[in-house]
Amino acid sequence: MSERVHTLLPGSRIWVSTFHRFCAKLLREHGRAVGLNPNFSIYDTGDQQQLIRQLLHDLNFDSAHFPANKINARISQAKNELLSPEKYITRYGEGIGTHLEAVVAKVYPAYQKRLLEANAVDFDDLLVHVAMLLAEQDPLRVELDQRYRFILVDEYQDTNQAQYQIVTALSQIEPNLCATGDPDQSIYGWRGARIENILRFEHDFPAVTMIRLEENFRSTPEILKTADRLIGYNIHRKAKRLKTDNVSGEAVELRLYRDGQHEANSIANEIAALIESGERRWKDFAVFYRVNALSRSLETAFSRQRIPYQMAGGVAFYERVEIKDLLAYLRLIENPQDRIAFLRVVNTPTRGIGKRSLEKLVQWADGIGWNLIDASRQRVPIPALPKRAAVQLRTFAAMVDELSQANCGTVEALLQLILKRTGYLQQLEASPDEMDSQRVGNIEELISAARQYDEQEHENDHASSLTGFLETATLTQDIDSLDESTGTVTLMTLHAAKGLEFPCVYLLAVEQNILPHERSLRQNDARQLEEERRLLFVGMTRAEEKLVLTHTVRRELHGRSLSTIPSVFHDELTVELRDLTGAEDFQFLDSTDHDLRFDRDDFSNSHQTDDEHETSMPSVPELEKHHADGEPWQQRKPPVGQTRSGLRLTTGAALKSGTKQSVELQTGFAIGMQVRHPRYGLGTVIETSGLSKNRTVTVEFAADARRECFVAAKCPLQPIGLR
DNA sequence: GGCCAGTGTCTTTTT
DNA sequence: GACACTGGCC
Repeated sequence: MSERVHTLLPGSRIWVSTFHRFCAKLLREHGRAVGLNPNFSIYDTGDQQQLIRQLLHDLNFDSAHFPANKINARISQAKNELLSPEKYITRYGEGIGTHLEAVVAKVYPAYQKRLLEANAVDFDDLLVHVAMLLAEQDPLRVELDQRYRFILVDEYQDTNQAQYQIVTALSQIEPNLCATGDPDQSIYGWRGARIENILRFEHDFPAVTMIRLEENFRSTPEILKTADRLIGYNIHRKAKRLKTDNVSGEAVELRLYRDGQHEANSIANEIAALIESGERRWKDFAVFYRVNALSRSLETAFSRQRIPYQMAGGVAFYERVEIKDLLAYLRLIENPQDRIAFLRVVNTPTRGIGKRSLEKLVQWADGIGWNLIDASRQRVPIPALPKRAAVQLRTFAAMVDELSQANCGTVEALLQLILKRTGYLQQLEASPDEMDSQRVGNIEELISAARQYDEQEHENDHASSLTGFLETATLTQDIDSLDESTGTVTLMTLHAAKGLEFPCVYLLAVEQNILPHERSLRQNDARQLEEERRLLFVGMTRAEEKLVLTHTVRRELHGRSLSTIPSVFHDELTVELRDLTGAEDFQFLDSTDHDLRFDRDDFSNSHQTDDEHETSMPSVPELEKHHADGEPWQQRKPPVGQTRSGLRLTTGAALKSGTKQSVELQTGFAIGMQVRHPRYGLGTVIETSGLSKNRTVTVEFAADARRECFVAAKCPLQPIGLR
């Protein structure tokens, strides 16, 4: 967004940022009024829950009965509604609300107090503090109102109460406010977003000019029509019709696969085929899913097929243990009051400072109001603290002091020093665990992120500030790191997809309990179901030319494989049905063990009889209905023979596009192939046997010559080339 | 008192 | 399947 704006208006003084970043910046300048020093820490969800867990312990609440994540959600909800701890107590205190609310009424004030003592804020606080500042400090409000003369809020339908107040407060004297948004794309209700904000905009700002953007320049009429029809099933909605003059394209497909593997492999094959035929480029493709857990099978299939992909979200980079550990060191250096950071790293890597010792330290430090690092440094004996632990604490404090003094150059240099002085890297490098060598890789990535940050700050004539780097690390969503230019397939959740567009979109698992998600069905709340429908709508309208929705007969999730139920949304779509459950999954039908090359025509012929193995062909969900408006469904149940043509069209696309000259296909495992296993590391395939789903592969691992046999279809082995 | 392995629980979406 | 918590061992 920022790049686009600055390209359109070079040299203009426009600041583009998220609400959270904007607020963080304001608080660095003006936070003292709410008790924050400029070097405050920003706590992420993990930090928040850690703090809440400590509080539950201190307040003698059973953390099994009152889980930290639930309490955290309640506190966050309260903050989104600008409900202060005091107001919360009045509303839900003892004897008024539920048991959980009574606990929250105790934890919330303590939580807020602890945050302030640690000179820290959580995500919600960034907004809440600023909203309060603007409400209570009129001179500041006036100053900022005049500073930001023109404000544009994108995706206004996703603003919450706090954001609404901030925007309004900054648009009094200079009421030059422009909001863009679409109520049909409101997908953040669960985190406090209020559609009303956009619906009542005209009321809030009576001098408004409303511009309706009903013409769509992105999608084909086919895509638009089915999306438009779907969203029409939402009752709580301002009716509108989407139109386009774009040329007609392919029909939207709804495909049925056997299971997630089949689905992932087939999509991977199809993409590979479309690339090979020269029709498409990698970056034309995106795959969306409702929950991050669904990305796994795709990742496996894509790596096997050597399809370059980038993923937004997932196990977010900055949430990995090793990254969080190192960031905690940085945080502690920057903000010695940061208790959560201290407790995270004081015994990482282990230094013989255990839980009991830390309890004593905390007790003593709290008694005299010191922060933990100062308490560790001092030499007066702490009651009941073993001498050994006291010595270790002092050593740790001295090390942190030394590191703090080194905090005057680049962030990269500081990180390098931390790695060296703490022995963190050494410990990982010494470990035989493959996971740990991946961690080393992640750390290298962090270092290069730090280097980039340093360079950027240098270019802008700023000194590298640790605060700035930490802020970037905490507030950068993974989607920001997606690179449009890299030419890779993009994988992401439906939420992350908002605002983007791709020529070809695959939207996975349109199944009951996934989309709509089971949690939205639990309370039988029509509004929650409508949000799920909007989510599907958002996903579909990202597609420019080709849109494929999928579902499967069985779905493996949470470690279990269950029969699926077609999504309630199936009946609301105008799509072409395609049952691919009988299609061969040629992923594991590589030719001979020693030769990866094969002739694709031979291949296709030799397996045409394999259909017999497919005993039960699941019936296509009954979709042959007619909508009330009499519009005929384009959906049709394929006659038996059509399954095969389905094969030819999908997996067959790969066959068709294959030229006579054999092409090296990296789909199967062959003897001599080098592979990588997440746990055992590098190895060589020494044996394969069985066919299709039963195919097994035996690997000898380099590290300890151990031999393991895997089911090819299920194992996380990744081919890394032939020896 | 600390460390590690094994067990049990919960499992959406994001800043 | 990831992570917090418990219990046994050093």
